[in-house]
Parts: sequence; C-alpha cells; structure tokens
Amino acid sequence: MGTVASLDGCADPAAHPEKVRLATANAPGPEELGRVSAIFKLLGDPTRTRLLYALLEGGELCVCDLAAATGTAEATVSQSLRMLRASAVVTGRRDGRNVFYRLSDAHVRLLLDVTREHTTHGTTAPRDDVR
Amino acid sequence: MGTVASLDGCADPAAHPEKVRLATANAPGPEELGRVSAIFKLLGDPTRTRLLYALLEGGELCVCDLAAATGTAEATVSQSLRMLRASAVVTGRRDGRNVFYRLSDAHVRLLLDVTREHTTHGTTAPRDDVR
DNA sequence: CTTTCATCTGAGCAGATGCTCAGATATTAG
DNA sequence: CTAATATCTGAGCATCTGCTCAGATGAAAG
Repeated sequence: MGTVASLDGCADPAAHPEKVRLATANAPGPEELGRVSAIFKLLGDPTRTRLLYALLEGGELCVCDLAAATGTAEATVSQSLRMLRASAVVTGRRDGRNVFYRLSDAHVRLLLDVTREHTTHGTTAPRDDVR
Repeated sequence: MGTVASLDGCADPAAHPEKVRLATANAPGPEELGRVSAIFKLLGDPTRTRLLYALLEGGELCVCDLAAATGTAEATVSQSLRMLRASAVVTGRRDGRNVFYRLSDAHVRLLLDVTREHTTHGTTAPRDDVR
C-alpha cells in the first residue's frame, strides 16, 4: 500500500489525515473555542453591533446617549451592555447617576475596523461560484 | 441658557448631544451594518467557528476532512460552508469529486487571530465591576 | 450506460435569542 | 426623610437558528 501522500477520495475517516491532524492539533480547545465564538456571537447581533460602532466613534457614552444614538429602547441597551460587559467587550464607569461605557481594548476596536473594511471594499460580494 | 459643554443628566433625547451626533454620523449605515453583523453572526456559531479555525490551521481542506477534523456531520458541515461562502468568508475550489475550502482573505485570518488572542490573555475575565 | 462516491439541498423540529413591559435599585437634589 | 432621575433586572412571547434525516445533484470509474 505504501504511504502515498496526496490521494483524493474521502473514505475511512478522512481523505487527508495529515492536514486533519494538523488542524485538530493546533485548533483551540473546547473551552477557548466557546469563549471565542461567544465573542463573535455578541458582535453578531445588529443592535449590539450598532452600540459598538457608536462607542467606536463616540468614544465614551452613557446608556441614554447610546439609546439616542442607536434609536434603541434604554432597557434593550442596558441588557445588551450587560452581555458585552460580561465578556469584557465594553467597560463601564459610574459617574454620578450615569454609567459611561467604552470599548474595552484595542482588540475590539481592531475587530470592528477590520470587519467594516472587509465588508466595504472586501471580497464580500455574495458569490456561489463553486459549482 | 448658554452652551455648557458637559453636564450630566439625561433628558430631552440625550445628555451629550455632540458625542451622539458624532457617533450617529460616522457609524455605518443600515446596509453596511447589516453586512458587518452578518459576518460576526456567522463567526459566532461554535460549529462554524470550529470549521474556520480548522481551515486557519489546516490551510485547505475538503468537506469530509473538515467533518473529521471537527467531529461534525457532513451535512452540517456542508450547510455551514454554504453560509460562510455566501458571505465570502471561505472560498471553495472544486477538484474532481472533492471541494476544497479555504479562508477567503487575510481579513478573516486576522479576525480569528485577534479574537483568539483577546480571549487567551485578554481582558476576557468575566467581570461585573460597574456597580 | 450504470455504479460509486463526495457534496449539496429541503423539510421539520427542539432549543436559543432579543425585544417589550413593569417594577426594582442606586444616586443625587430639596 | 421624600422626590426625581438613570440604570438595571426578570418574565413572557414571538421569532429565529442549527441539527438531523432523507433524497438529489455532480463527477469519475467500470
């Protein structure tokens, strides 16, 4: 049989065991993967995305400012911010009766920038060119 | 009345109209925002996240390889890839009976890298330190 | 042509998600 | 103290989402 490196065909478990092993070995473990996809899921809701871009542009805003800037009910904003805060996407700072929120760190800003650029002049044209 | 720049209090529509205007002006429009959050939503499902990190590490894999590498049914993998392809997150290339997928561009790789780093040694410790 | 294999697709269902509403909590003003 | 304001929270519901299953499609082999 020999160990032919690259042969197509997809039986047993997989066609390219080496690559598969490489992928499984270096990929994030279950827990880390959970955290990562949780972050993305948070950014994946339009309401929360709106809030985050408002913070990206506005710098630091309180709940009612965010509500006004995004056209969202304050209760909704508050709940959204709670989730974002729980995953350290945003950070809250209390000042009197207001709580001011901002993006937590440069990572988050980078994510927002990169993705916006990707969709703007990216490869984002909906395609289905495989077949 | 004068134009006092920064006064707390949150009536009328907002407490800090200037920042609000800044945020609303520079933020992505409805359509762009839809595309952006759609991208994030795609990355926010654990199954799809797994697939993407497998591609990030493995380079280029066919459907059955991805199924094996991620422990996911092939039908599920195929459907996930269809969504990812529709938003140009991955790209498919047919070779014989196999279809090989890879991450579309550097933007996607950057997103995966940045987020993984963010969760690893990031500010990601779940906190609720506002109150 | 028929068979085989890899991939794709549609339907149906269990589970998750976000918004709204009403009320609680916290902080400052009088 | 009480009143007022900003933010937070829990419950309920309408909606969406992803997985599974069965069958279709496309490409190569006999």
